[in-house]
Amino acid sequence: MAGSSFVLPKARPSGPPYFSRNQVAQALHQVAVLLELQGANVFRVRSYQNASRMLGGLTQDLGDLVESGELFGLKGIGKGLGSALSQAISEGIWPDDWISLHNDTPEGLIEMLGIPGLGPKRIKIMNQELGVDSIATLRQAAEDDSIAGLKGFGAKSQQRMLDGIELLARFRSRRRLDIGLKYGEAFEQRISQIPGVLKAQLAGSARRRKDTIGDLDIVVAVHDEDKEDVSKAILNLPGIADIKGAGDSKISLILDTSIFDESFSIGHIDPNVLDAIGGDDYEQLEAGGTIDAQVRLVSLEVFPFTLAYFTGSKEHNIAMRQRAIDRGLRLSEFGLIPEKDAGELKGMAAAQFSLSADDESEIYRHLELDWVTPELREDTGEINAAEQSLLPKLIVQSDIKGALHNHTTLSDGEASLEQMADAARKIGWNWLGIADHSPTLKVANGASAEDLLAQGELIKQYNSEWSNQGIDFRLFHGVESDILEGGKLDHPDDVLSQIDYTVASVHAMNKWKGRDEQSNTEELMRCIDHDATTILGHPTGRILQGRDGYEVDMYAIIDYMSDYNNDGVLKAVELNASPYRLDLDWRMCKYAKMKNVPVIINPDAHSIRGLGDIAYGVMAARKGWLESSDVLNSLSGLELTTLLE
DNA sequence: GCCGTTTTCGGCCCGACTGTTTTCAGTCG
Repeated sequence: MAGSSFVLPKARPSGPPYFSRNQVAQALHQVAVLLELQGANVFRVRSYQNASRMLGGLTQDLGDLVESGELFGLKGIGKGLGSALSQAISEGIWPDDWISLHNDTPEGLIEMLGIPGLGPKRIKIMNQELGVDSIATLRQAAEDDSIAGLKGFGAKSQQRMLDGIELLARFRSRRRLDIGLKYGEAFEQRISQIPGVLKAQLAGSARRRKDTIGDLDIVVAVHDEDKEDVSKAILNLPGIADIKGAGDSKISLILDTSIFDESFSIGHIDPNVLDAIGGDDYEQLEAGGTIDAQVRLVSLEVFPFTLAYFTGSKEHNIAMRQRAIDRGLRLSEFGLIPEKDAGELKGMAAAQFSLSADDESEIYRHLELDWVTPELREDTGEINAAEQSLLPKLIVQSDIKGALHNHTTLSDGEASLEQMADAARKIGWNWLGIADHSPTLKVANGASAEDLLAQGELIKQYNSEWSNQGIDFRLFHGVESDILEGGKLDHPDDVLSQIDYTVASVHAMNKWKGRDEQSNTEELMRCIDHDATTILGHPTGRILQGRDGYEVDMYAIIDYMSDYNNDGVLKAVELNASPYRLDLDWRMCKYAKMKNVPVIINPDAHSIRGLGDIAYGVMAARKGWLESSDVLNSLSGLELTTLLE
């Protein structure tokens, strides 16, 4: 978690419940990490991790679960965790042993876990034997050559640690989806062109369209006799900064920007966003950036199994494997093998008995499941849905007919109203909403009420011209209003009533980040209460790899908006499509859908090129289980006109 | 630490690669 330090969450001032779901999940995760560093039983560690993930994915109120005792009925919560969490939630006190774990573990040990190839066991040994308790002291010990002498260590591991420290300093561990996809697609392309390669496909979190990506996984199908040549060819591709390991079936390496045919460019970045991700240094950092990649070479028959396996997620795979076991089958990256045939055989040796599968969908069919699209493979209910043929028919980009949050030169956009409209028509949209910044946001050249209303006149003019020419395209006129003190909007009511809609967004991040969850949640609710508020813009204010959002109970916000919608009053939540934001988070999209709150995918475009970010919004929406009927973007211009009236 | 309707004890997903070993532990995905 970027920006958040490794301490137990503080209890709310008023309760119960004294802790939110996220706080409890975070605490459990921390304890799991600390236990690992203590050398605790791995299964005990896993139970904390499982509980963290399970609770993080819940939607119910934790206070209710404790009060009713249902907490103990949850899978993964037994006597120990159940009573520890009950006490924490109802009294605001974490268990003593959790507190001691934090107190007794130097923060530096946790940082050291970020070094590639270094895990809890060896960190513990170095701590005990050499007193190493931070990255700095580790570097010192390695440079003094004192690590190589430890039992189980050697010169190579010592050097790897030094390299790892270097790497960690060179770049943060995860990359945004847009950057990861750029590397991944370029690498996939280059591998595909190597003679002897039958297929090459990007797997891993990039294929699952996670908002950030740890490393790239590429699965390559080759005939056995070509394996060696293909492997050599891959190692000689341009863009390989370092080779971490290379075996018969697996190559592990680090890519840099020389993998791209053209020079690396990140394009225009909104100045506010740029500030959060490191200011002027960012582009230089990105241009000198790297990404880890793993390549697996397999035969054509095994390819679908390996692709499924390395697409993950880990949690989805575990659930699939368990499902296979329940049916007397053993699922691995090499096949789906009947237990009775496999016997003692392992890995490739057992694969000869595998049920056949020409593609992934046949693997799912063998397990009596519909094929699950990669975006949904997070073990958040997709297996149940696939079993009952209830998987959603996910939105695709061609469902998008327009978007409502875009800027022009009236505030801080680079293109005029006319240029933005032309661009929207060119990409096949039927409508476009313009929502320039409001006066308070001076850094973004927020427009006055007078200028805003003048823009409205121009929009009317364009709309009637298109209508007269029989062109099915229209502009909607909105504003992106800052949310001011007390949840107030940034224009008087009589101005807001003259435009089509208002996107209400938080921009005063320092102030909002300085307040607690409850205050922020209430302030947002007051803003939602305003008649003019139609859309809640970038709801948490997070910048991926830049800053966490402000504290807010997004479940409560969605619930609140849900009540309005159920009463026939439109209150939509934005999925900001900028790859720097992807805010609403995909996990919450599913909740919004369940609560009947419409989502609007908005590129928040500040230029013509910015409209293209809609693609990342669609990816996130798909990951959040959304169908075309769940988003306002799929409405026709006429339908939206009626809805906004 | 959790789980279980053949179980209250003995499991808990599984394989590749690396560096250290002389048969394996640690790490990763």
